[in-house]
Amino acid sequence: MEVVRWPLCYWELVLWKVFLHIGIENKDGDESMKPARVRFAPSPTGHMHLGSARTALYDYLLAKQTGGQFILRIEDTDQKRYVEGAEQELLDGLHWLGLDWDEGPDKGGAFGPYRQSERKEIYQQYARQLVESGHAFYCFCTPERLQTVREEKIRNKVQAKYDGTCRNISVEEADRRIQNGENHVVRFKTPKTGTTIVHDHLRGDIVVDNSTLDDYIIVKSDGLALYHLAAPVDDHLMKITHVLRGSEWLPTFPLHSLIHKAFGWEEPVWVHLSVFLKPSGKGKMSKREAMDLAKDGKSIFIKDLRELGYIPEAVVNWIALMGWSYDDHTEFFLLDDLIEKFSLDKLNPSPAAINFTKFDHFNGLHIRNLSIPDLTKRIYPFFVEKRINVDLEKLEKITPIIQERLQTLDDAPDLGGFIFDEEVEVTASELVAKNTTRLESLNILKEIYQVIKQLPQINHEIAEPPMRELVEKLGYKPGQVFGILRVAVTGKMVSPPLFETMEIIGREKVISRLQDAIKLLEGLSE
RNA sequence: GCCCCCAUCGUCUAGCGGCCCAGGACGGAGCCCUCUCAAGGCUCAAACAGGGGUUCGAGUCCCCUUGGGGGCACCA
Repeated sequence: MEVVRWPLCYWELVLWKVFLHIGIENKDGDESMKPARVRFAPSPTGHMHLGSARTALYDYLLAKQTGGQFILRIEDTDQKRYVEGAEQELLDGLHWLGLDWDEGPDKGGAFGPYRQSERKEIYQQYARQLVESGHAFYCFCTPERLQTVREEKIRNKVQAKYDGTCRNISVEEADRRIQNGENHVVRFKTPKTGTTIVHDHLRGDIVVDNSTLDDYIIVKSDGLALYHLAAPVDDHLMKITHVLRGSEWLPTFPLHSLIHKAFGWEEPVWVHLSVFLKPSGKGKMSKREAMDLAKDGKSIFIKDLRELGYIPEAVVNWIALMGWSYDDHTEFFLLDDLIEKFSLDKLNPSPAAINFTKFDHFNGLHIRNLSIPDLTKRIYPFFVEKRINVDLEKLEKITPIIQERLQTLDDAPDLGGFIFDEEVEVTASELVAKNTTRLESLNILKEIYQVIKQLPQINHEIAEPPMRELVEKLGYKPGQVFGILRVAVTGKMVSPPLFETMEIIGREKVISRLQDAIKLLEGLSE
């Protein structure tokens, strides 16, 4: 009797679960479809890389999915680190990836300016507000003194924090000293006791002991705000609903939350994305390592990827899947699919090693997904780059036969370039088929020539049947006969399918190349 | 050193307590197709870091250990 009881309980539980699940899903569905205002906020200090591209992608997807806005904001408060051309590279990279923004420095918008260096006064005003409300204070300590204090604390193995010298200087006194021209910064007055609870969408609540927090500087002595002040102020003013950023911001996350609270502002949804690790999985990629990748035809920089022959569709698909997934088997996504299917809830908080091999796979997949005219246009520049005398019309004929053989666009000239050559370079040894002698191969070659010469034109339908008959007649393996033909006509051991290739090369050239090959082998056999 | 985060095949990941002796993908091995190379199809090898709990039941929840990562600037 007892045994019969518990399965009943089990089914009861299942029913409960189903019931609850439906309830929860409905609630979530409504919540997530409110239009989101999401910002991508890079600093123009270097090349745009995969990590920032992914953040921008997720930003874009969330904005588009909810019918909200994708905002580009340039975080250039540190003029010392400004790199000429970096901003333009950012814009180019975003455009190339297809992530077009709704508001930004070049486009304007209702919440500008979108370059932080143009918002200096705004930050000063908000910093002052923080001082007056007792949430921040002016600090007159010299960098030299601070340095000494820090070093001593490190020596004593104590957390190297600000020692609080200026923490209790009154606003009046501070103003007097500022009036006298004393150098000063503004520091946030972090609570000394208690805990701060912040909520990350992927990690849930994070509880931090306030005693581990520092009185961070929020305005420098040159009057410019630091990220810690500028970002919260802008996010609030620009009505940002979701902040997606790298997990390197986790340690200062409590500070940012505290600043929002000090102003009495509602906080955005915070999402800290996992970092990308180098392919070995051992740590973040260093500048040096990033440079070294270029030698293998790999790179983490967006502008390089384009030159290496990767296509934006593949980049988007690949990086989308590093830290996000849709289900347990779907992996091929176009940008529009992602807009529809992306979800913050399916993000993965753990760090991900960059896998370039899989990137190649995605690139091949997306290249094969392209239409012939589209692919032709995209490979064209790579022929030009290799100084091959291309013409678009002829190129479009070989595109279909090399398409499934391309891993990157850069492979195209190697694979199809020979059709633009006047001459092919053939060596005698290449012309000798496997398991045949030079004389045998020469004989086969002559037989081939006889057959081809009879044909009014060369294409798959007309040329293949007689060639098959020849193979049969000669008693060699198809691979041997076709191999000789291949080398004679293309000068390569590896080529796209033979008959399609010969059709594009044209009867004239095929015949003359066969003659050349015969001469070459004859010359050697004497 | 201090603080924070993370932990499923080599790698990217599915898994939100029974559907899992753990599914997909890349890569690897093999086979099929085949004029070469691809593409495609099929098959195989390959993982829940360790230890404690909670529970009728744990990859899934909690704790510890270990490992990995990030951060400790008048950078972002």
